[in-house]
Amino acid sequence: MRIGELAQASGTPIETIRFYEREGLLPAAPRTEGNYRIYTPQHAERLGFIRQCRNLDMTLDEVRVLLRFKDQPLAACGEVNSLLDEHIGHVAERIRELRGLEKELRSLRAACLTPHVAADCGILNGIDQAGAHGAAQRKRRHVRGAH
Amino acid sequence: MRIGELAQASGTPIETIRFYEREGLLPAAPRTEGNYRIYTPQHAERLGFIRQCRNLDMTLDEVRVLLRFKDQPLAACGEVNSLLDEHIGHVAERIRELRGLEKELRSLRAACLTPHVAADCGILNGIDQAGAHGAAQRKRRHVRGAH
DNA sequence: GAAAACCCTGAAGTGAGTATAGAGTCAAGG
DNA sequence: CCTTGACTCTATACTCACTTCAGGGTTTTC
Ligand SMILES: [Zn+2]
Ligand SMILES: [Zn+2]
Ligand SMILES: [Zn+2]
Ligand SMILES: [Zn+2]
Repeated sequence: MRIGELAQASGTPIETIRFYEREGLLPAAPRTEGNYRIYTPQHAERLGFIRQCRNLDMTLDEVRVLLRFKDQPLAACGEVNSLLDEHIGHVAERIRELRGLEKELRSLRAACLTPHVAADCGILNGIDQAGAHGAAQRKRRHVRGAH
Repeated sequence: MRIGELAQASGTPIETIRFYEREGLLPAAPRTEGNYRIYTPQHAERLGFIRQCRNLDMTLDEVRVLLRFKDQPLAACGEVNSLLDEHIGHVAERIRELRGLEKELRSLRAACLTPHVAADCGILNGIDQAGAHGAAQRKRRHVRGAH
């Protein structure tokens, strides 16, 4: 199959497939005489695996580790288990943070129930004060935020 | 105060302060003879506001809107309220997604309780199948993920 | 007067793609 | 045979919110 067909079948944009090849997640596909990539069902399966991992919000580095095990079927899978445990931790921590955030945002929102003048807006003024009593600092994690 | 002192006082890296100036979130600071930026308490307050918004996981574009209202204290604050409502929606939606993700990851994890050979790993094989019965597709949002 | 600490600019890198531009390939219709 | 249109190719730039780096200049302190 050619790249467009694989894209269709897997629900992956063409550019993303080429990107995965550049990044070494997919092996370089063989080419036709006209320099078109051609894919086998094995390619499609591997791409499906990558996409499923991304749907589980893993980083490409995390995916790379799992692919290494797929490529070495005789290796012990202990590292797979611990990678998953860590990643579950990433997700759980992010949920905790976002819940705190949501609470803070809702109480901020309650400070301005009827619109008035910006200078007196309970939200705008509330954001100023929120910093005063020491809020949490943002950290860098890999499970994405809200936007 | 000079940039280092402002950085210290606000818990913001120096480079980030300069970045905010380039992006127009902070006004260009006046300079000393030696071309050093000098800041007033007003600058510090504005920076604190920006940082607080970032702690609430807003995008810089969302922050820009709020700053516009800070700069026009006589405007009606209705847009502030709706921006906050939308952003609360961003956060709430992301929490919902991550909860589903966590559940899926935990059930995947349960498929391999004792390590064995990669070819037989319930996790690696489970990821393959997860895609088969139609999992959720990732979307682009602004509240960051887990990593 | 020299070292240490501070500051400057401009450019490039991060992650995980997305979006162009400009060119080449291939099947079908006239 | 020629053209149209769908498909594909590479290379490059853009996204976001910074961070890091290279290569300098300034100020303070000993
Ligand atoms: Zn993770
Ligand atoms: Zn208000
Ligand atoms: Zn938002
Ligand atoms: Zn296993």
